[in-house]
Amino acid sequence: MLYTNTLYEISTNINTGVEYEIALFYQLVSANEQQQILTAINKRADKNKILGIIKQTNITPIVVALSKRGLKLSDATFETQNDKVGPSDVVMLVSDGKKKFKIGISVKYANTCTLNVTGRRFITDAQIAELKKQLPIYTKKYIDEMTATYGNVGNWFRLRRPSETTDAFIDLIRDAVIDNWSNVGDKPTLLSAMFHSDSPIEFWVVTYMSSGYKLSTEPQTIEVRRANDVKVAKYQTSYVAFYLDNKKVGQMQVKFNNGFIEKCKKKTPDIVYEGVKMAYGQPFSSWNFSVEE
DNA sequence: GTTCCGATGGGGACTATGCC
DNA sequence: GGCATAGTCCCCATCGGAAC
Repeated sequence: MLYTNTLYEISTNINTGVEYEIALFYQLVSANEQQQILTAINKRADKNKILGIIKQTNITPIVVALSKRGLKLSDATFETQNDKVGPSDVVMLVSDGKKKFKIGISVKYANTCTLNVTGRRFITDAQIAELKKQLPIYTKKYIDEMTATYGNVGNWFRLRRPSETTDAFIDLIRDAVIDNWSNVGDKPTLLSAMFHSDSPIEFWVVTYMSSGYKLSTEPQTIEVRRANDVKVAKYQTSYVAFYLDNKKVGQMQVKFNNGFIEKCKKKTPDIVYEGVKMAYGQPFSSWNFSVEE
């Protein structure tokens, strides 16, 4: 079913990953609607990419998964950016022969992150202030390390080079998270958001890869009423993992949003190094949360 | 020895809100 | 209004070990 703005959304939305949502949606609707959607797709600069994804999208696994539960697909809606349906980007209308109901699909491409969460949910303003105080020092260390390892700034700026300085700073943040975990209030609400237990409708996850996609009909979740039993610990270099009954149930990558040092959009750069204007990074604003597969 | 591929952690862009 | 920071969507380059 097309909402009044669906075709407009399809021809104009440029969010990253929307191509996959459009392609899957196309495959889930009637031939008549497919024609209209095709016209909308043709207005896009990336239309060829989307047509390619449509070709590689076979919905048989979805239909089979529905049929295993005695369900038939009857329609679908395009829900990109619609928080009212939870994490779903496309919603299937399905029928069990008597009644119809909705099952959503969250569409992803080659990544497992289910939510970006701000660090303020985990650490206090005082902890953040303390860490921020140290950021300029670590930024200088970062520049020194990168320069010593890779040479001119042009060789390393924004080129995804791992760094010991990043690891060290992230570690300070992880220490803060772990120190503060017992003080975090309303864990049920927090965990519920992280695991999408608060989704108003059931949802599946379709993760596209270089070829085809993987369908998960039972996204991992936890019993939210047990949120206060969840424990945290460091995991690998940059993660904080969440454990329930000693079983790892999820992990959160503590990370800078757009890099340790940002491209400078500010009028007055925090740093100018070898002529490149830079701003301090944002280490608290966009941590990656993934559920354990 | 080279290619493949999954894990890891580094990144982009946009919107909302705050502040002068 | 204009600039800055914070928050929320999201993706993928790199690397090292497995597969060939």
